[in-house]
Amino acid sequence: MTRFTMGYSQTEENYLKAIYKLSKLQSKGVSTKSIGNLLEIKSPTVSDMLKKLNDKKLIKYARYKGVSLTKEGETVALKIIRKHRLWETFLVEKFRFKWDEVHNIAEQLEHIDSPELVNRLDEYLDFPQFDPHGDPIPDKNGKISMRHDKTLDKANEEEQVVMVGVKDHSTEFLKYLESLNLKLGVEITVVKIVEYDKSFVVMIEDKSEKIISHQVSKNIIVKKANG
Amino acid sequence: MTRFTMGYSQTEENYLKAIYKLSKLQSKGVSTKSIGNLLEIKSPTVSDMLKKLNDKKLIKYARYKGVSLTKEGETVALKIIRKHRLWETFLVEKFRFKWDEVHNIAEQLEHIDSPELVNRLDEYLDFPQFDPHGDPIPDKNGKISMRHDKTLDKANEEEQVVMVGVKDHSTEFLKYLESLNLKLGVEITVVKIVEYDKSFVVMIEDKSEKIISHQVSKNIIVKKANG
DNA sequence: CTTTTTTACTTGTATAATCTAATTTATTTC
DNA sequence: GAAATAAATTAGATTATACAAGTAAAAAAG
Repeated sequence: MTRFTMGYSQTEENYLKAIYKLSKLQSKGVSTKSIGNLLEIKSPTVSDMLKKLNDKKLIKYARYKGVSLTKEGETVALKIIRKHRLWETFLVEKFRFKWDEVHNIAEQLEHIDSPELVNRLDEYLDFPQFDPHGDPIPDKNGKISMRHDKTLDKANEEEQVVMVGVKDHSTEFLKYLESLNLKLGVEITVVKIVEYDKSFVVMIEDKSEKIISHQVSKNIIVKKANG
Repeated sequence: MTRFTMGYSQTEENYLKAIYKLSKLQSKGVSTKSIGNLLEIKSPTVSDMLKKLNDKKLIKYARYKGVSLTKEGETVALKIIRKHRLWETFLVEKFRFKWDEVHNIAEQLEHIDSPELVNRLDEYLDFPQFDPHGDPIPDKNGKISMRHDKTLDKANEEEQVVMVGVKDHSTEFLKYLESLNLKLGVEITVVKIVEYDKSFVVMIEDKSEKIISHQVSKNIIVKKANG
């Protein structure tokens, strides 16, 4: 029953997380519409909330221009993201959920308000740096290691890479990768790039050959093998 | 973001849990006032909510009389209590929280809506029957073993008992017991009952003698030793 | 540089959960 | 059983979050 004094509502937290994620996709201010799309909420509702978040100094907001997070807003967003990714890691590693099953549950768990719980969770998992989808987990101080890995579509023929993350977190995409035996850590050799549709013929762990569409290749994050 | 279709709100769940608990304390219908006291909410608010829960057929409610849970209402209440007690067990056993630190966190975790998560949690803990305070955990089907153990104040001189639970879950009480070295499973021998104030002189695990006030003895649940 | 389209804002409405103040019903006391 | 007291309800407001419909501003197209 005890409500913690100076926290933010789940709704507010979800807005901040959405703004954080959208701001990483482009350098411009985040538009009202894109927030609405992501959260499946209509624009007028978003406008109202932006005013409120602006009053609380969590975002910088000028009407008809986009919004961006303030330092404080970013701190809050990173805390939520940290919790989300730690819980996802927990669910997969300890409770043996599949990587496509954890998002909705973590979406709820991320709003649990208890700094001590987060610390214990982090410790229990031995301070993981990446979640089950390869996304970096912000540390206690909100520091997050920005990835400069490329997506598979940028690889060249005969290049050897290792899959380290995904950009699409949807159940369908994750299940599809699973069916191709594409998991984090798998070594991928680009056998051929088909010019016609930019699809990739790849060899996985030197056993099976697979065809990966351009669309799919853009959502697989890889790093150089042995690099 | 995905909201689950036919769930109940956290507020509704809290009311149902409160009504369940209060109904176990007495055989009469639960009063509006007692609910308000427990949840720290004013009576008119409670009245409104009772109408709503009655419409949803979760409680039986006749105005100016008390309320009681319907079968459905009790099922929902028991699910919440199951989750609360499983999470408390988890926090103490896996994350090494103290028994007086887990209530508020579990109060939040109990509302996470994912039947599969509850199953995995139950399994991860190896299907515990009691939580860290000795309260019985309802099983998957909502079956809860009703305790017929007595409280320490009902014990006689020279009787040997084992502490199996507490009735007061407040931080202060739990910390106080901790300071006396009184934990679940501890064997207690009643050395003497002081007639004047009904306080108990007890011997714990055949080492130290302690004085326990009547007030405290009423909040310690015990069973016969070797029984 | 005007017109069209897109995006954002304003206004008004709705629901959930809460409150205070006033009224009604039930219970207790003499 | 009537008066006093306690409890519960109704009435009227408030806050947070959401919506739809209409208007205004900015961007894109011509």
